[in-house]
Amino acid sequence: MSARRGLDVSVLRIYLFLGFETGFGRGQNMGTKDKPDISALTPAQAAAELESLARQLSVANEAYHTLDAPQIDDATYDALKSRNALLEKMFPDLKRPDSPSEQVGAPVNETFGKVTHAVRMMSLANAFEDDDISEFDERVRKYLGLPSDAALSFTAEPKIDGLSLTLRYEDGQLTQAATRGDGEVGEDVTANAKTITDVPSYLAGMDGIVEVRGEVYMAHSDFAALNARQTSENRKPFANPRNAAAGSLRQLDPAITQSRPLRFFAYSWGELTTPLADTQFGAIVRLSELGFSTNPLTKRCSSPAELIAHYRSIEQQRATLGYDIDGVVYKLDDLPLQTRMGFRSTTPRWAIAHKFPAEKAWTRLESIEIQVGRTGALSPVARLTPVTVGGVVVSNATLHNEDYIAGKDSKGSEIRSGKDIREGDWVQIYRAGDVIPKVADVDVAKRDESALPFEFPTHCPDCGSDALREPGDAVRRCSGGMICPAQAMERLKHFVGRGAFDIEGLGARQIEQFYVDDHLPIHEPSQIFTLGRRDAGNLTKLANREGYGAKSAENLFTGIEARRHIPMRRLLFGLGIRHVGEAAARLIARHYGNWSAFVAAMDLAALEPAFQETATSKEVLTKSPAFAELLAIDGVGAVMATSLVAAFAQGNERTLIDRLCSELTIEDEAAVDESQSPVAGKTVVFTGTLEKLTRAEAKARAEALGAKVSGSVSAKTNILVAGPGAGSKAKKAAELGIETLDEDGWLELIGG
DNA sequence: GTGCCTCGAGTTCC
DNA sequence: CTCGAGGCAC
Repeated sequence: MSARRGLDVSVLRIYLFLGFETGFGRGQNMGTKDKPDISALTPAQAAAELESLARQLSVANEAYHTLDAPQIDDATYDALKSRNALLEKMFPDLKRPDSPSEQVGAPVNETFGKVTHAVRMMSLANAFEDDDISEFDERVRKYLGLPSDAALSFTAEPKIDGLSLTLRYEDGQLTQAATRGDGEVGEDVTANAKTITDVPSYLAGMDGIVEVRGEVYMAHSDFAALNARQTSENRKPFANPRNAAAGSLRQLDPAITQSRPLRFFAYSWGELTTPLADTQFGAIVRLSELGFSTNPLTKRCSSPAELIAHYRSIEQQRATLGYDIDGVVYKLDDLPLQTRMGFRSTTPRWAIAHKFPAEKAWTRLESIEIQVGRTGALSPVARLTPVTVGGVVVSNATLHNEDYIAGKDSKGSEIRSGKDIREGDWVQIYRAGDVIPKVADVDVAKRDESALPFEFPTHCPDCGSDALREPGDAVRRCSGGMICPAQAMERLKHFVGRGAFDIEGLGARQIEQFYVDDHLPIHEPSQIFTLGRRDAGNLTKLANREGYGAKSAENLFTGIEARRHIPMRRLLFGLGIRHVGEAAARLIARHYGNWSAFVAAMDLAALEPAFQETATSKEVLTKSPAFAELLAIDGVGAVMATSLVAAFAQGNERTLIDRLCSELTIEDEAAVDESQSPVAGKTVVFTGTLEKLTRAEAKARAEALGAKVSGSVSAKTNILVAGPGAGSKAKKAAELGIETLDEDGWLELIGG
């Protein structure tokens, strides 16, 4: 949407924007400000502008991928590239060797090497209320099977607002430093980390691997001095210490990092040849002995009450600490117990971050806009007069749905004391979880007398179809389905997204362009794979298009071809069927194994009277064999099953799917690799009393090894683990001839 | 039927 | 990151 409309206006905006923000683009471009008439440019002017554009785009590219630089919106970026392409067309001789048109988008951090973490860098679950802390304590006890009066210690330490860094030492020598990245893969910043004085380059007497983790941050005083320097050197000051630290660590030239006053607190570790200690607190002490800075406010506490008391104490000292913190982290002190508890998908079970109340700011709500999502959901978004909240400029805030605007939550109870939100209102904004901007409060006294309650649209703003709300559903949805352009485009974006087809060179921005392209349109997924054929017979080839060069066009086609072979689960997820996400797609693909078997099953199910009567009760569906197979998959229920079958029933959507599949080679889903663990793919039932593990623990471990844990014994059960006191289940297992183990036998099988 | 827990969907800013 | 919905265990 952003690009092809109104080039003139956009270009005008760029010059104002970039000229102001970066100090670039002033002077030589002023002549083009009113109306950039290219034919009137002299070659010298054009060359100067091309040079300027190359610089601006390189700044923009960098800004897009680093946290410290100013932000440039997509429309501006697109317009910059268009202007560049236009100039290059008019003055081909002046095309620069570093021409921005030779690159599609920005190179993804090509400048830093990637590092795959030996041990994943997790994030933390959050808590906001005191009650959450007692609940955390209870959860830990329950998981470990400890009575509520058993002694249990936790550590409490300030949560530093910086960026996490992991330092790898081999035989005492610092060999690698990496940022967190997505937790799996980070960036190699070794040279930069070595310039930080708090980071020891050698650890005496530490043979083998020692991986120390902690937070890089900038103290308030250093930040103020740095910003003074930035200003005096005519550079843009940093918005906050966190951004300054992030920007400083990610400098290409280590000499610049060295000149920046970065500090480091160690608080955790990754891979270790030998353990540091047997408690969290002990490990911190050990890290301090090894020469690391550790936070002096780290304390061992023996009850939730003591944790909260320490939280209050830290909160009171917050302003005088000299560095930014955004909460207090609690960790289970006993390390063997930490190991027993393990991890959820992205967070450890044995730690929690108690966050300080979010910063809030008042601003004006200029308008309410309705966005249409891929499932047709109409989502209201508040356009705000930009305001700084917690060091970041916020100009949009989510309004969830029509009830939220009206002052009610999903259960019908009041939020914001029942105050509704109207266009023009003064609203208080906070960033939930320090990220998502939301409306905390409305100042009704300041409301204009003529302001009317917001009328939520009953029709799709994009295609005009009825927007309907199912009973009991919080969202209103466009009923246009396949005919709604907004939905179609969002579905395409989902299709090329991560976890689905993930096509290199074809992201959301490119989808928006191709969607409105007259010569090479992409309106449905199959057209992505016919793009190459269509381009071949096209006079206005992609390679000659604005924003593309021969090389970038070729790269795009290579990216598309690479995905013509696609794993079944990616295809299933990419189709964007309601209720079928990444996890469900994987489960289903794994169950059916190959695409034709799956589609045959869907066809069969669509013929079932139970489906044609649109009955969705599980009881009715389970009676039909075709549905029974779907519903037998762990994690698939009646809603998901009907949604799937409906998508594959003959009709427009199915035609689209078939057209797509005819372009693809769909890879069968490999059965669970049973060689990796002795219980992979097996169904296990636990019964009786377990003495060495709790139920939750046993289940989590078995699942981690690829087993499915069930509650009752059936013909599908492979292994029964029976502790003392096992009754009917053991008997039934014996009758069915199922392998039965005691707890020790089980532990032996899975290797401890 | 109720209460967890996980997943899906939507959103913002970088 | 959060909320709601779906799935499942109790």
